[in-house]
Amino acid sequence: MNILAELQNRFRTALQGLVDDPTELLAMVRPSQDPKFGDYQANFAMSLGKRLGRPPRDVATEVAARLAIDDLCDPPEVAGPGFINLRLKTGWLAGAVSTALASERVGVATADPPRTYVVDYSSPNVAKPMHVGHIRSTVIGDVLKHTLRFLGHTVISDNHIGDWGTQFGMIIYGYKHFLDRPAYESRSVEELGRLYRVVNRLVGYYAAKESLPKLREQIEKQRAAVAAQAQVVPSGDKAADKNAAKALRRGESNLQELEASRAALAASIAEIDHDPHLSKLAQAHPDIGRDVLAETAKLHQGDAENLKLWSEFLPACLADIERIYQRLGVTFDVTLGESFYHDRLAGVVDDLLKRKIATISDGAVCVFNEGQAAPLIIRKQDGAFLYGTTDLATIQYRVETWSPDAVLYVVDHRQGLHFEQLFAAAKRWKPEYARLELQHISFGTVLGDDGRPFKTRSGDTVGLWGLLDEAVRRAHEVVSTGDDAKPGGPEISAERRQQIAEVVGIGALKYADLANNRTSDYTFSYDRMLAMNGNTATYMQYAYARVLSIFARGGVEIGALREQAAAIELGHPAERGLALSLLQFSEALEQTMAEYRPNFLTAYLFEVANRYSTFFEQCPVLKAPSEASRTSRLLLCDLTARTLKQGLALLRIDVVDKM
RNA sequence: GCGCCUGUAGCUCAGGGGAUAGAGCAACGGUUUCCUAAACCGUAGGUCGCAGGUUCGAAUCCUGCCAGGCGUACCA
Repeated sequence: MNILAELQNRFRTALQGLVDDPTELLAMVRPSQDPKFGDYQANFAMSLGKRLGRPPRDVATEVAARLAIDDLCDPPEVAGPGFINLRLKTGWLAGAVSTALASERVGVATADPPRTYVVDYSSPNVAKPMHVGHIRSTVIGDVLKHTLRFLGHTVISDNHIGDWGTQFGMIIYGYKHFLDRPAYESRSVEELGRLYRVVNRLVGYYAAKESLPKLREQIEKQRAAVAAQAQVVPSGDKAADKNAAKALRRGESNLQELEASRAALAASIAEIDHDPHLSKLAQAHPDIGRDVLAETAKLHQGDAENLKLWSEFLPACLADIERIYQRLGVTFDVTLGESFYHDRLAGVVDDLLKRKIATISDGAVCVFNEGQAAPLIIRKQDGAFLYGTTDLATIQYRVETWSPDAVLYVVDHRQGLHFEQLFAAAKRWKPEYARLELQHISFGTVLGDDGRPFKTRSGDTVGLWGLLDEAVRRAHEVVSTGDDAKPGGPEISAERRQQIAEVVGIGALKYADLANNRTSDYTFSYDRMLAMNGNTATYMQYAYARVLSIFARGGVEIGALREQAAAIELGHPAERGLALSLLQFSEALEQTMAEYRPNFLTAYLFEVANRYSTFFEQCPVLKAPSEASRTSRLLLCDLTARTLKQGLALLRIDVVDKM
């Protein structure tokens, strides 16, 4: 049941004859912000009155009179300049609660028509351990997948892993030169990770050394420019002087940035120079940058040795990321990485050239799209393919294989331009791609307390496994402290505490990410995410556990009670408020998927949990004033628990029966 | 330079044409003979970056400016 959609239908009928297309007006029917204006309100009479040249209140009164709605609502009220306020009949709400209780899907309608979605998310480079930067894509993508599926759509989740890039060239180079054989045989993943880090640092060392003089030159130039700008004598022309001052400020801040990157480069060079072991390795491998690229190229050209090494490394790398996914409860329908598309790349480039969509510019094959400053490059001067090539081949494969209506790419906002170019190129490529909904589901960066991208104190990226451990460790502390403080003494075994901590810790981490508007950056904080009240997973899980506690305490067989289909009573405002919220689940999910924004769902669940807490305080359940009231309240508890559990399940967060 | 994003309470963030701008944290004050006080109820706290404009109505849309982040032809 979607109440809002039903009300909009009624208004659509009522508006017939008054306007040709009421769609725009119906978007102005919405839940009321303040209960004193009813449960829902229609705000279109003001603009409609204007359009018809009639007083808005007259229009509102006329529409309200035409509205056939007395099965659902009390008589509509026209208020203020022409708001139409609607209050649902409490008896109708009670009936709707009964219907939702009897439904497996807690009253959520399925989408009509269902569509087919490919959701592309997580997509780490498998040659290195997953880090904090992968969390948002993985968590958000997984929610979109499960929510779309719950709404009745067909969804294919695809982990488009990086399994074919320079990182593997690095590991291959490391394997050939720096391998610790015993370590590789006992703990291959760790050893491959070490090889990657060593080679990466050495490559970075030489790259830094090479770019340092250029950077110094740039700094000198910038310094001179700033000095010149500072010499400019005020002309007396206000606008010109303001611009000059602005240019000076900008120049100075550019200079500062350049200085900072120079310092960072110098520091990373010094680090290796001062490390006897690494500096020796660096001296022994002066051409490591070029050689790594050569190993990568050999792999791509089908070199037998490198291909063999690659296929030996890959399972270990996959097992490593799989460990994380298992802990997070994330699964993919397919995992088709870059290597999977390797054979198609040349064909893609040829086809685009043949169709004259791609052209050769400076020796590179490019797709120039109208209105875009830079082209999508699909083959480099040296003949190598790029990720744009792979992305086009991937679209081709997905259309051939699943004929989706939409493909969602859950990727951070810095790749916005790439997707703009990619989508434009794809839509020009073949007519059937023009009809495809291609969406970049963009999200912001995870920041630390300092407002900079989240790093460890020493400046390294934060590994995802350690991040999960820390969240769980802190959750364990909270769970233990809480249980120890229970009036009757601790109730939960050590083993069970650990299980609860895992659920609470991981849930907190996921929820904190999802509750933020995905388009903005978000500031990471263990303390905030694990807070027991406020908009956190823990608060939701707690509300759920309290429901189950009532059932346990009262020896209630809730399944049997549900079968009886007893009447629902909503006499108390807290009962009515809770019931209304519970019935808005469908609306919340629809709103969430309309913009692919999980924070609408978290906001909804927070409201349900809040209203449940109020209900819990004000309406005794086991000691309700009458048997009928007790039954009705138990059923409200039941629907609350099931709605919270279902909503959290869509967010990929578990619940526990005791905490 | 150009493009995209952001600027809302002390802090972290919702809301993105509709009535008096919300929540949590932090602060202050209340509530436990009662189903989990990991809770609830209340008080205080705001030129919605600034200036114009559009509109019956602007935090929300448009223009300009200020501040920050990110991106910007052969990495992904």
